[in-house]
Amino acid sequence: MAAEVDTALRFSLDLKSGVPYYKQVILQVEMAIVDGRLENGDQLPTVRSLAVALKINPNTVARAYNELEIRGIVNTQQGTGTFISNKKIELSEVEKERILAELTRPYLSNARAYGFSLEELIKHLQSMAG
Amino acid sequence: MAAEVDTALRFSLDLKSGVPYYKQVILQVEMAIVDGRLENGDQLPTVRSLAVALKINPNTVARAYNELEIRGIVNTQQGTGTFISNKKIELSEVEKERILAELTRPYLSNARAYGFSLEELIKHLQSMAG
DNA sequence: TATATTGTACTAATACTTTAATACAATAAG
DNA sequence: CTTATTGTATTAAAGTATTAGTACAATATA
Repeated sequence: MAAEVDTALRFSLDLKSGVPYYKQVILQVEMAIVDGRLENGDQLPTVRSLAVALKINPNTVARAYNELEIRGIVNTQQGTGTFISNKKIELSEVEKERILAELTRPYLSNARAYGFSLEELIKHLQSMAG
Repeated sequence: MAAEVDTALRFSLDLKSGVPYYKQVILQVEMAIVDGRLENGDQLPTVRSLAVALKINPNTVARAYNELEIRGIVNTQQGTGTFISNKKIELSEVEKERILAELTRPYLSNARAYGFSLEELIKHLQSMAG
């Protein structure tokens, strides 16, 4: 960790992690939503203020915000700011299926390579989730 | 789709998908494991034969096999070939449990982050495993 | 041992990704 | 209307990823 934002959001960048700055920003917005620091309608730090605070270029923040907008997580309006999207995001069934397949495929192939049976996996899943 | 392997595995590359060739190879090995076309101990196509069949460089196939080896999915030995790893016999029950937990934990947390329920995961696992 | 078969190492060309410098454009506030 | 505030577009530099050409090394087998 190195650069930190002096705000309730406490955004920060790990300069040595190798993770691109814009991806770190995306991740931190997502985490802030998950743990309630950001709610529907809340304004995010402005592109400039976050760029200054994190000591990176405004375009890098803007890129993060753009990706979040594409994912439907935020709404952006020039001159006004960037806000947590009010509408509830519903993934289409096709998108859900694709994501689920991408998550499950490597899990299943790894587990199979280790010799675990489907029954073992399901049993383990239930014990971890329950 | 364009280049296809004339084998039971039916590996093929989508040349226009933008997905790197070596990643497509990894994906197809994983899928072959998942649906049972490859089992523990089975030999994969040799680096050269798959490279010729897919009309790509041997190094590209080798890179895919290397990543699969790092993930513990295959074992490679020069002069012999590349095989689906059969770790089952080498692992103690305690080790198996630990590995299963390490495989399952990130899968479960990722899937939960996307909002998938345990029931959805199990249903999907069963459909993928056939 | 000789030879074929298997994976590996090194290098370079090309494309893509990431970030920043700088200037621009839309909206809000006075 | 003027000015401050907000996001956007263009371009370029630097790094990283991807792939192939070529030569090498380990193992199996006759």
